[in-house]
Amino acid sequence: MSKGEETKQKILQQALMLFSVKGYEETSLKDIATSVNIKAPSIYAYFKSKESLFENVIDVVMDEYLFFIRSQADTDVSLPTEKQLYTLMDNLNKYFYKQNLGLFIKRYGLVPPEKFRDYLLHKYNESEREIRKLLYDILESSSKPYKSDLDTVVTSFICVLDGLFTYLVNYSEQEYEQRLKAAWEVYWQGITTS
Amino acid sequence: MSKGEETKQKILQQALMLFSVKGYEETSLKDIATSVNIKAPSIYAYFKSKESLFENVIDVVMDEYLFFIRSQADTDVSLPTEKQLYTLMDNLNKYFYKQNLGLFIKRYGLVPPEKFRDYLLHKYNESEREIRKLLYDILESSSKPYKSDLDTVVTSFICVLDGLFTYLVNYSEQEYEQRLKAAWEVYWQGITTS
DNA sequence: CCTACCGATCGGTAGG
DNA sequence: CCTACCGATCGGTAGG
Repeated sequence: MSKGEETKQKILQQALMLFSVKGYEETSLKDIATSVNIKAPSIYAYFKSKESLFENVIDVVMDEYLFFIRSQADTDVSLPTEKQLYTLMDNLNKYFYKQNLGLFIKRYGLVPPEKFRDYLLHKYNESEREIRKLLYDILESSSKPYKSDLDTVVTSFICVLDGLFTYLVNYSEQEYEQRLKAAWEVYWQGITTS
Repeated sequence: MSKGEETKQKILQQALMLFSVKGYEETSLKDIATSVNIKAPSIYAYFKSKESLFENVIDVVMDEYLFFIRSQADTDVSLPTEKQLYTLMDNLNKYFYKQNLGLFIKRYGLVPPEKFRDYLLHKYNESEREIRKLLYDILESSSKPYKSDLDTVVTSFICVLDGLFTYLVNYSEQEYEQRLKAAWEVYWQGITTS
């Protein structure tokens, strides 16, 4: 990687961190530059505007997220369905707790700024579709009968996932664990015939 | 109401609207003043700073929300438990779809700005506690047996509620209705013995 | 409730 | 990648 490319990547990483923690308007180009040890105008050697930089960060975050979601397709199909579904839900949430990506997606996916609204929601919907695909794969390869039709089972899963997502950052990982446990217990009882 | 008090209320209302739609940093005092037909410095006749104005808006929003939550305690106890719980979930969400309050709570409750973080989360937790109280009241006065213990049933309800909350503004009310239907079906099946 | 005004900071450009 | 610089806008104050 060339020196210039290296700097560009550093800018993207620091911008991701600052945009996630402080927000778009609250983060100045000077903030970003300082954390990369360059001067603010130098950023324009790599990005044509603050907006453009932000859009690049969106791509980094969402591409990485989509890659992670798709990597979850490798779960062991011999495992019981419950285990597969639970692991998926937990992994998706754990992913958010581990890095700034989760905070970024929460901040800009849930309340997208006007300027980037369409772009963000498009990416956000794409990730939901990918998760739905994973769910259909798991559910269809299972012989278990479900109390509700597949669409309902899947949509409901997404809703619980989004609910847990809400607790990111505001609550400790321990509090999250408790809520996951409760939500999962009811969800699983709700879709299976006992 | 005196002329001055009237203006103060107008400022609070417009500030609520703009802070909800655009965000704290993206809303200037000039924006607020213009929409109230006064000049920006005049705001200082009523509030000592932008931060102070914002805190006042927080109080308006959360007090109104708490009042609404408590008003939900008046549901007809003779109705079946399912109906009572469903109505509560739907009413809480409908409340958000009706006014800017929902957008405000979503924006600042889910990703609170550093400066107001503690204050906002405190108010937010208070509202969750009030909702939990309503749930315990409904569940305890019911003779129905539940598959999980009360804490689990309640926490899970909150999680579904928060999931649906997530769809506010990003999705149409119709899309919300579909997701509510799916989430509710599974939730209800999950807590009751069939 | 207004006019006049302030220092600080913002995103961005020119030119190297 | 930097220095020097720009116009615009910000929250806020003085004094009425």
